Amino acid sequence: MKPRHVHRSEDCRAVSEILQRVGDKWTVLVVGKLGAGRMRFSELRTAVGGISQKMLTTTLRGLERDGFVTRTQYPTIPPRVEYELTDLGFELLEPVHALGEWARKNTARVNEARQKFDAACPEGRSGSHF
Amino acid sequence: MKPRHVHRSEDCRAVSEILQRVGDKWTVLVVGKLGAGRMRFSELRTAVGGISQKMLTTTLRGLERDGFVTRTQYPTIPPRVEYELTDLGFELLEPVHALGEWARKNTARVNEARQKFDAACPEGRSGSHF
DNA sequence: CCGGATCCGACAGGATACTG
DNA sequence: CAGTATCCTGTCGGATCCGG
Repeated sequence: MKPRHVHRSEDCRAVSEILQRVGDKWTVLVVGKLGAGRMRFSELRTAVGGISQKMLTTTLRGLERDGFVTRTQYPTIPPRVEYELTDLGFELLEPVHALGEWARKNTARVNEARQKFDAACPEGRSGSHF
Repeated sequence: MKPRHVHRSEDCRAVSEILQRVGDKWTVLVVGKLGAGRMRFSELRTAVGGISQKMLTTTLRGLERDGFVTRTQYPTIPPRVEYELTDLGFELLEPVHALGEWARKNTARVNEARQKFDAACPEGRSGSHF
């Protein structure tokens, strides 16, 4: 476990910012689904599941703003809007997938530690409530 | 850019959860600093910079709960508490660093896209606000 | 020195109703 | 079908005071 020289503070800030950007409730889910190919709004909505149209719109706006997805609107009746990952979006997907792999492999360990901590905590330090 | 078969929904959820876990304002900063070695509370506080003691405490509690750091308390006067990354914490650091590298390389592109979008947006679709 | 308790503002995000 | 506007809630995060 080498110390591997520490990054500078500004870099950490950058990490933190991108993490907060991507770390909201729906962004990665949407990007993940979009990774399979271009989709239209409702398609995406049902694919993700459990997301409100407001949040889907908000999320997609943000992703569009940051250049992760493109929005293509067909002026037909009824309207048809399709979203697609940009190259930048695909590139983002890679480190996210890496983190995803980590998550798949280690959620069990995390949950284990969590249960252990929760079992030891109530009487441990914060002896409040039930 | 191969399609690389899509992951199952549950996996995406796992990614989303770990991302939300790590995606708060201070977690990665703290973990990053702790990557350099064990530190005591105030040391960490000044190292991170700009964090309130409440948030540092909260963040560390969460990290301890999930098994990412260990908390060692020396019953001296004045009290001395040290925090150190666990193996799990170090392992988490790797994919996070990967994302960090991505962030360092691409924040410029994101900001560029953002400015372009913001310049085109006001008259574009949401002609609201002040 | 460490961190718990409390109050408070800001914002994320859900439900619903309405428009083109 | 896609999106906006409004309301309402819970949570995040900061400031401050207090205790061991």
